[in-house]
Amino acid sequence: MSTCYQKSLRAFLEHESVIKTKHQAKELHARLIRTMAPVSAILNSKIISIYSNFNLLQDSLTLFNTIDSPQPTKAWKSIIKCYASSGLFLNSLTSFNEMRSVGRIPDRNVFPSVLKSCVQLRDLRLGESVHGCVMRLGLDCDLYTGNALMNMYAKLQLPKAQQPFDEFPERKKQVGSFRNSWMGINHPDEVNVHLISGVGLKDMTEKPIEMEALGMDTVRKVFQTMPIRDVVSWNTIIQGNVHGGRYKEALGMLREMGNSDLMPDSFTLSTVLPIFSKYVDLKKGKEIHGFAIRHGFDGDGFIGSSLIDMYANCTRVEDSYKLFSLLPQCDAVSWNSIIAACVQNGRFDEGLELFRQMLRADIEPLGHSFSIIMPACAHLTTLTLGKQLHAYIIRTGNVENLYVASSLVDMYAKCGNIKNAWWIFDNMEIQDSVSWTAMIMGYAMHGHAHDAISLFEEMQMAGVQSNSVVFVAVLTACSHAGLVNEAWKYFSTMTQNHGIAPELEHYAALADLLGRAGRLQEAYDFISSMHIKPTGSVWSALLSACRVHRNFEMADKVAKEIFKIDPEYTGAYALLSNMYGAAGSWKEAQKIRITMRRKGMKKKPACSWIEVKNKVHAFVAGDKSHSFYGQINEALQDILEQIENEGYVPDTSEVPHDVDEEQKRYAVSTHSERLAIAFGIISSPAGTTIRVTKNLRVCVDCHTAIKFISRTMGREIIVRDNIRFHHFKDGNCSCGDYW
DNA sequence: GTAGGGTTAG
Repeated sequence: MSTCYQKSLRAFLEHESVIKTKHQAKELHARLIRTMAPVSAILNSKIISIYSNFNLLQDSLTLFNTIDSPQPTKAWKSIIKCYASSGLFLNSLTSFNEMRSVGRIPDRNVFPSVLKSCVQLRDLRLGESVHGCVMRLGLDCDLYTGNALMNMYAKLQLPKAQQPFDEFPERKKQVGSFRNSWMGINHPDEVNVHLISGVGLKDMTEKPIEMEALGMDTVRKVFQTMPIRDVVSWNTIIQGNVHGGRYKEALGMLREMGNSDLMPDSFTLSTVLPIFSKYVDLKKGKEIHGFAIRHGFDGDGFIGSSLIDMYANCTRVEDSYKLFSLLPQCDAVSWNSIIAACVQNGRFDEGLELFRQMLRADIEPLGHSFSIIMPACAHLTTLTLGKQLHAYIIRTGNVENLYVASSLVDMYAKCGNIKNAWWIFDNMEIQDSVSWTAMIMGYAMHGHAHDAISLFEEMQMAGVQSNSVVFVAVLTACSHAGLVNEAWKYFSTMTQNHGIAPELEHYAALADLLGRAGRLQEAYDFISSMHIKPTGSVWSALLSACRVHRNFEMADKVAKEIFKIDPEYTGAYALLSNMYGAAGSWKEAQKIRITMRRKGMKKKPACSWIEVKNKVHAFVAGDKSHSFYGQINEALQDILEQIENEGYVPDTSEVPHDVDEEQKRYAVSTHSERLAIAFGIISSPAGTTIRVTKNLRVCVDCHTAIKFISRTMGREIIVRDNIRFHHFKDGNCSCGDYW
């Protein structure tokens, strides 16, 4: 081998960046072995460095182990970095530890990797020790190290729920044992970092809320002491504020960043976009969009999905679609964004269709994807589809994911399968307030008020913080079972013991309960004394109670209140007109209907749907459009005849039309839920449970008829109306006729 | 060394 060749080898090694591929790296190594045996530790370290830059962990390690100890600092640094970028964070930190124990001094290049490992392992105390080490070595002035430190504090001092890697509980165990060994070694360079953050560790674990603010304080302190800052520094501190929900501070930093002559980059933009999404500030969001286009960032996938999300949050789903179609390439996250855009705007069918398209495009769904799509199944009551997705979730190993599991609990509960909901809930490794709420709400909707309440008590015993949503669930449970005293108790507990201000939903639930219990005046006074202005829908809970209890005087009073607040509230007009119609006050009913027509209001058509053979079939009252209408109608007439023989007498008292009895009977007999049930009966094997969903309340006559059908046809029939579930079995309904 | 999407109510 010529000296010339050796020279070129040396040249390569001195300029590592000349090596462009893994292949070149290996070739270089091979030549080195052939020409220069034995290779010096320094040269081997250079090769390790090259290998580690290509993330060739095994090659780096093999070579590292051939070097007689003590290995050079450069070799250690490469190994630490390579471990960290291969996701082996624990090994990375162990190596860092070993490196120091053999007396090698870490330098500025190694700390970013080490701090990254602390973040990934979610170990704040370890991170603080590393910070101490940084300070001791006087490296806290280093730009990269400073940025990494800020990132570490910003990430690790968020509330637990927002921290990354919740899904790896086994990591926590590893960290625990590792930390013990780590803490046992008292390096001289481990200064007490609490002097910097100004808070003791004990306080940090015991006061989670303050901890968050103090964490940001530490980030700011690091930021302020940095002699030089670049875009990354600004992005990191802005990001920290955004994740902590301090949007004003984040936007303030953004402005300051501009003042210091630094241009926002794509990171900055996609970090601040969620703020405008949360604020539903379309104008500002569009400004960012414009800025992105002008600076050529609009093809960026990160910005793309933030924009899709922002437009969707401002209910501009069409704009979300447009952005999605313009993205140069779509990954799972962009798909998730557009699917969420649909689902969160009530476009469930489109969401499901997009999900299918995503699978067809060979994009593997992630845990996120399932928790986004599951509410669509829950809303549409597509139990079969939900089960298929559940199976898919198990296959893809996402069943442990907290969000996914909670969405499954909700889906099963909303699809009428409360047993499966409980099974999922009960088997969850950890449950958060959302999981508990989904389960409590599930029981509430199914009329199992006592299960709901005891579950709520259990949740509190488990130390899970209550929030306003879980109280909506508890009050709903009381409401569906007529538990007036319990409801009052929880309402006052919520405000007095938990310091949660009642919101419209809480008022509505209680007003509904009082109304249905016949305590109309009490409900009226309650709504009148609300500390926030009641909306039409709060009053309308009382209005429908007036209808049930046939109290016209109160109904008029309530209707006036509603029209004062919201003259366009269609529901109230419809309710009132039905009420008068049913009572035979045709003139009054007519007057209201004329008003509605003049205002261009349309009653929401009653609609029921049923899933048969993985397809959803929808029916509206008197609907003849279904391709099997002939058979459905025949079956329905047949069923009616049978149940009349069993003693069913049609109750037409709620029919709000001025027509003769025969026509009234016909009207109730073709209500949408009956069509759906009849279709379910003829298209499923005998004995199968029938599940029907309706967008409005079940009428009294249908409720009676379905009870008969369940006995006569020997079917369990589960009907979800717009407020709750009715389980019809053997001639009874789970609601005990109270709904 | 910095970035995107999620579950419960209405």
